[in-house]
Amino acid sequence: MSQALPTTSFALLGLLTFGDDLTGYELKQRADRTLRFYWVSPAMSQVYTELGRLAGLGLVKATGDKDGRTSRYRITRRGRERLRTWLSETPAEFQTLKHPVALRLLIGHLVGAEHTVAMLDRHLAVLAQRRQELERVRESLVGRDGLDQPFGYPALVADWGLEYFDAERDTIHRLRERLGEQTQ
Amino acid sequence: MSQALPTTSFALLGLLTFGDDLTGYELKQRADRTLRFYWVSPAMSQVYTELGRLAGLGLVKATGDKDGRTSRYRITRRGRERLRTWLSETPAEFQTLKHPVALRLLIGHLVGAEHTVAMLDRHLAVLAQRRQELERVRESLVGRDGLDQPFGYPALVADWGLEYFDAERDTIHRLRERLGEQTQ
DNA sequence: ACAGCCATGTAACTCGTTACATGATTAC
DNA sequence: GTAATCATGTAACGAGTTACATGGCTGT
Repeated sequence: MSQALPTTSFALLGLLTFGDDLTGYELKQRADRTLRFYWVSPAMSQVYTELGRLAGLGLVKATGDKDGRTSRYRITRRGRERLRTWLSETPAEFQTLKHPVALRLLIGHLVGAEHTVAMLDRHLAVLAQRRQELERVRESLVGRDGLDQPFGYPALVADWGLEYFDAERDTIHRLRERLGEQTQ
Repeated sequence: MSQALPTTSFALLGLLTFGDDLTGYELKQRADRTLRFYWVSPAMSQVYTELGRLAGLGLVKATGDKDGRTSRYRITRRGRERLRTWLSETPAEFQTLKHPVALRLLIGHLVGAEHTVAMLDRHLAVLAQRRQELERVRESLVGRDGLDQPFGYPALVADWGLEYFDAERDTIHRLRERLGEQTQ
């Protein structure tokens, strides 16, 4: 009965619960806008592979577009049920953070404080960029972000992401200070 | 010249730069204490595989223990050089966060606010646990955590981690409030 | 005409995991 | 004696990536 699926399958399936049918290509775009910030945005090729698997399991079905070339995917009643079961019967795992900057900071003694501060500064710049990207996503939800509206929950997640970026920025500033004292 | 290595190789190599030689088993333990919080702690089997590869490249060398059965690994001069080059010549990638709770929150509309609040509460409990584990690690560094001391940089990373956990706790509390209004 | 985007898919490969196998040493 | 921990390794597998291949449609 319902063999295990990787979390990414549920993630993609979840992106199909917002009331519209998507092509593989569009699904990838939606993943790039949302999933990317707190999961992964799977490669194009994997999106198609995953859609094939989900279709095979009857969790989505292809609704051939008029033109026939491209097909859109719609979540089935069974797919929705499967998602609901996953949500309510399996405990959420703890997050995994793969943070190259933290990893490099750990061995900062190999290159010294000055070099490490420079790395943190570069990271702050990238962080600001990412924050702006997410900010744009968040703005696009304004007006549809009530909890009774389709994008209420996505809005919560986006706000979470923004606070995460802000907190990291503040923390890095403090680390930078501590390292700076060393440099002078 | 020096083919690409996965980041995890550099991570393990980096754990050998703190002045002691470790067995594969001990290396795994160190990874569990530190790496785990902002990278991954590789499986035991992968630690041995990785040590084999690093030894093959001359980046670590096995210093056979007296008894002969177990061997300790020491980073070589070349290994140190390789790490330094990696730090200074390749830009740090942006972090990847795989956050099942955020993912589930995204599709909270499938199960409703009440169920979602319960999930956040469970997450807060786990978060507190993890924080405590990291706190213990941090405490074990006290006294050796000056920036001129061997564990100065690891201490910075641990403090970063603690602030990250605290910030997430605060954010979740706010999300919980917003969802709570809905529930009443 | 050409660039860029829309659209789909296969093949080869790497990373990393779990399962399995083995055996010594230490603590109770 | 027996359970837990120390210690090392192989094999099978899965998830996900990059590279490759193909072709239509749209705007300039």
